[in-house]
Amino acid sequence: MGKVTIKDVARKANVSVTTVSNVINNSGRTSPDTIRKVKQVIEELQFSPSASARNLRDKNSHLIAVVVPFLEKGRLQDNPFYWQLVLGIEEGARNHQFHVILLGVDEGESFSFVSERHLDGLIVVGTFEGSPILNQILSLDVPCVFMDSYMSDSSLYQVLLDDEMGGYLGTKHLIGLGHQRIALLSGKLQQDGVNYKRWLGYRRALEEAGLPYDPELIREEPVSTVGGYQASQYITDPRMNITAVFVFSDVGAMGLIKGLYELGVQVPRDISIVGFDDLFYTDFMIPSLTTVNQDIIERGNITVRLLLDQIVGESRQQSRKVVLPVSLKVRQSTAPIH
Amino acid sequence: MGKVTIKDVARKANVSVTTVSNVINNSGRTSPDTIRKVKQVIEELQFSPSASARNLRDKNSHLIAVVVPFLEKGRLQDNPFYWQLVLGIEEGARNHQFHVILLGVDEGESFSFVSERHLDGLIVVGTFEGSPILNQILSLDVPCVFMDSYMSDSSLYQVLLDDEMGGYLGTKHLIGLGHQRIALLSGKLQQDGVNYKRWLGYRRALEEAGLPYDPELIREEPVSTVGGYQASQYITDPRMNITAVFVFSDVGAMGLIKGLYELGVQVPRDISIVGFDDLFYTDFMIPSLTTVNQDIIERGNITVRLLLDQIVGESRQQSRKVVLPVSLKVRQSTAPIH
DNA sequence: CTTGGTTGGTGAAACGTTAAATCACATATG
DNA sequence: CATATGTGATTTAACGTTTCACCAACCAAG
Repeated sequence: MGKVTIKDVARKANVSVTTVSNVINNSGRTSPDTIRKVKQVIEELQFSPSASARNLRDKNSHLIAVVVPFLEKGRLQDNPFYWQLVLGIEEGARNHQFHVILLGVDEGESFSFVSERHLDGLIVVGTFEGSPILNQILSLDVPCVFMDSYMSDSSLYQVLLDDEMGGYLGTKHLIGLGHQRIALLSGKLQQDGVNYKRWLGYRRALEEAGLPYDPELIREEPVSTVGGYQASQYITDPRMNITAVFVFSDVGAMGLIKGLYELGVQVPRDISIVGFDDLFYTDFMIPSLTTVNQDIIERGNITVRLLLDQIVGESRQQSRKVVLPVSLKVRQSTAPIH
Repeated sequence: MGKVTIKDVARKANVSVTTVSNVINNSGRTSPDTIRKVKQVIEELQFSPSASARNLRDKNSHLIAVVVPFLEKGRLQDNPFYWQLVLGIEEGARNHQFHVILLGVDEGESFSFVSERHLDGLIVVGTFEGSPILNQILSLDVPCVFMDSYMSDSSLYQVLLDDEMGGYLGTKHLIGLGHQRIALLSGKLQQDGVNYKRWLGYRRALEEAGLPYDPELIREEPVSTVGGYQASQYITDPRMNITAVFVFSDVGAMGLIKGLYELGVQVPRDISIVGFDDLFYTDFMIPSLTTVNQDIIERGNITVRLLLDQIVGESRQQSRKVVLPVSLKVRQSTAPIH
């Protein structure tokens, strides 16, 4: 019943444990004959080497963690974005014999598990410069890739979206349709956060078109489903004269459209809506959602590759900061102003 | 920079490593004075014990895995259900000092990592009796909890939904509204799968109401977004006379409603729709979706508790099979027949 | 004064692996 | 023939814990 160890293999194959080890890690020091014999026994005994023992010896775990701060209660579970992302990460990791451990962390929580478990790397989602969590993580001295967090420190590995361009494209599209009073459901405009960058793109598009920037049009409430839903009140305020809304998340856009619907406002006839993320269901909304596109799965893949480059050290010395392109998927939630 | 070990603590505190170990695991063999002293040093040195070393010695890892078979390509990423579930599991595990590793497995894949990593337990989602994956898992002899898989072997731990009741409630609701030709987008009716049970509930409701069962009304295509979307063709076939559809997943319902919408069929005026799962966005669909409710997060919590009971052995000897109740959330996608 | 128990502590082995150092032997080189 | 070169295997130590067996000191009881 006891697990079969490398010793058992050695004994049965009439060689030393080292030889077995060498065969396993094909170090090239072994004669073809012996290799065959050992492999044969390994097969028979169904031997698989203990990760703990290896970890102990090599001080690594072939384990990476995805760290997701519980920023706002409920924000996580309401956003399939993270799920798609994590799947992409898992896929990428698996291809390189790494496993992924999922970690929700609260504000005050300690990161002791990182050294306890000898985690080989961290993928940190959605933190920001100056965050207490960030400082803790940096002090850990473990390979990291930050996702969706603009860090000025260029020694940090980062995977970002071209958020500015996303903001620009969405806005430009609306402008092209004749809209002039374009509201923003931006979420908190954290300096150098993703929303901030998108906001910059929004401004650039306005400027380019010679349209005025009106701060009254910017709403920083959270871009969750309910957040979007509640914003409908403000958006339809007749004094605001809003004809289009750019929501910086698809879930928020969904909530908003619902809110508008209940108020008898039609999309896109009365108000055009642009979202952000291109979640799997945007095509199936009514109306389907015009949104800024990103391949989330692919993004997870790239992130994990960047992390593993650090870990296994074959840094292809691409830049440490990867900015992925975005594109606009035009669907039915936007229409020319009438 | 080398990690600080138990030896360092021992040296600095002028005691043996054994004593330090005893303090850490408060084994009660140590005098208050010594305890204080050692704890002090641990604090100073920021010592945290190596998980690998412990695992190696104790043959456990405080690690559980969530195993999600990649049944159909894309099925996973398109369903936020899994995300909510995994979050619930992670939350539950964290409360008990366990970590969760996420594992997508393909059909032919080996489960060697289970013994390699000394995983303490597995949560297996959506397999079924007779599945090759299942057989592999069972041969591993590791604590498991199966989710959404009806297993006749009563020695297995299972967490299920009252699927039959769900099917019954949804159908009854529709019948109560006057519908008689109720179609089913059921997904594959695998014997003893969740869909099968729901189907049983459907039949019971029909029977109770004295309505005939018409196999033509049952569609077994996959209940993904696209699956639902494509089904709209069949559903609207005038010869079928369908006035209501019960879709066994919310994502499928979303697709179907979209398909119907494009065909000019209005929900619920022309056709009533009932979904299943109560995903986070059902309230924000247009129309909002009547669906069978389950608290997914809570479900994850319960599952992990059942697993940990096995692992730490304090089996409160509740039954090994937990069936969670469902309820019907009536929203706007269902209406009386006119 | 011996015996025996309790209290607080230590030393050493073991968990399963890998890498560095070593060794035995055969073949090639001067 | 003696010495170098190489090949393929082995021995041993180390990774950081925990536990088992042991020990010293003290106190109580016979």
